[in-house]
Amino acid sequence: MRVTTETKEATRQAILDATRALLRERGWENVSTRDIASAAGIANGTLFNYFPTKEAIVGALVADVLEKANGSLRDGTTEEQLFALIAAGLRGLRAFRPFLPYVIDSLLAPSERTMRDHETDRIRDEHLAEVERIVGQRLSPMLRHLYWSLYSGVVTFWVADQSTRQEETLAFLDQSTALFVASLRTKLGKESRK
Amino acid sequence: MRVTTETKEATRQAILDATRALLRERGWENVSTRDIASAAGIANGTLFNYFPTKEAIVGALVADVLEKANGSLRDGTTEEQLFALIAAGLRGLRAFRPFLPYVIDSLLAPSERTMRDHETDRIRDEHLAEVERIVGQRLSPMLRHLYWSLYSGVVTFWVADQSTRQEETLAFLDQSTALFVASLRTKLGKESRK
DNA sequence: GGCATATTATGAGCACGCTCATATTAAGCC
DNA sequence: GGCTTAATATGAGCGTGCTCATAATATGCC
Repeated sequence: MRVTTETKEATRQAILDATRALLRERGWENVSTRDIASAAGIANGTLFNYFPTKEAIVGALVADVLEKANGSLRDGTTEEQLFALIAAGLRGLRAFRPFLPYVIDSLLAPSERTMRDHETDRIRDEHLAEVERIVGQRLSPMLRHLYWSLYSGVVTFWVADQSTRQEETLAFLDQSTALFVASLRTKLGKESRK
Repeated sequence: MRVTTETKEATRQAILDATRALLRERGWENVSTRDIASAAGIANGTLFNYFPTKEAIVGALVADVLEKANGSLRDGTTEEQLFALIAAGLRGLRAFRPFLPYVIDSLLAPSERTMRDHETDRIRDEHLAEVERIVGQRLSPMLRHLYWSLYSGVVTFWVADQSTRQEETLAFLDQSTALFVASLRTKLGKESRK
């Protein structure tokens, strides 16, 4: 047996699986934490030993998906790599799209805002680390914020995009990455290069 | 007496005044809708005859403030006018800053997300109308979304800005407006010009 | 004023996310 | 196995935002 009983990890997975399944079939508002707990075979209170908030559960699911998008294109121009990174992330999130609007804000916002859930910081930091790898330089706090604003913009655009194959989103994404790369070449970008 | 009893407007104002006062002294999380209702001298249920959600009350306060920022600078370059518009808005929001993080998302998001509160659309549409006036052209949906992403970025940056006189925010704002104006001159910008 | 009808106010009640004192179980040691 | 102690599970209970059947009140007409 492991250091802590390995049922611990199994329970965590049961929660994630139950959440994924329930959300897909019934949406965010029609699934309560009690529903998730009982589907995972635990008491309601136990759920909160594993995740601090309902949103944090989805946060873990999203973090998983986004992590897989990292390094999806290892050559090409900076623009192309950024484009590929984000497009791959969105592709992975497709199944979450119907209920993503309900959690997107808490996922994209810094944790100081929810003041409980630090998972959101992990998602952001890991994504930004990948971006820094692609652009080949460390980003100033301002550039990080700028990138995240544009990235949030793309995600919220995508969430509402009704066009059949999300061409609108891809066009917007193209514009946004170009804009970010362009701003790397301004004063602000130069400053953060070591 | 007016068409509808004029106490109606008085009640609305009482709610807004009570909300403003309570939030300033006790913050978002320590003020319940029951608190607001009783401070305004009405029953809890009555509150929801006037505003659909707790956030919507703050939305009305914010809308008031932002409206006053419109047309604050009527000459100067496009960049300068945009800068002035946004800076004036932030100045007006100063008193709200401590609790703004709790509502900012629901204010900046399109109403489809909250699915109840259309006040947020009004704020966005009025602000964008002013932006269109300044840049002297109608904006395509994509450019509107791009502007709003950047604007949201500035606001969330400002909310977290610890620098003494918000110089960081002003620098970021400068960068953001420049970026937006630059993107007006690209293909995307040209397309939306009539 | 008196009656009928439309508006607005009311607060008990609902389901929710989340907490916390207590009960249950597992781990470590002899 | 028995005993002790630390980790985990439990679910009653809290306060919340919000709803809705009902009560109170205002309006329009005679």
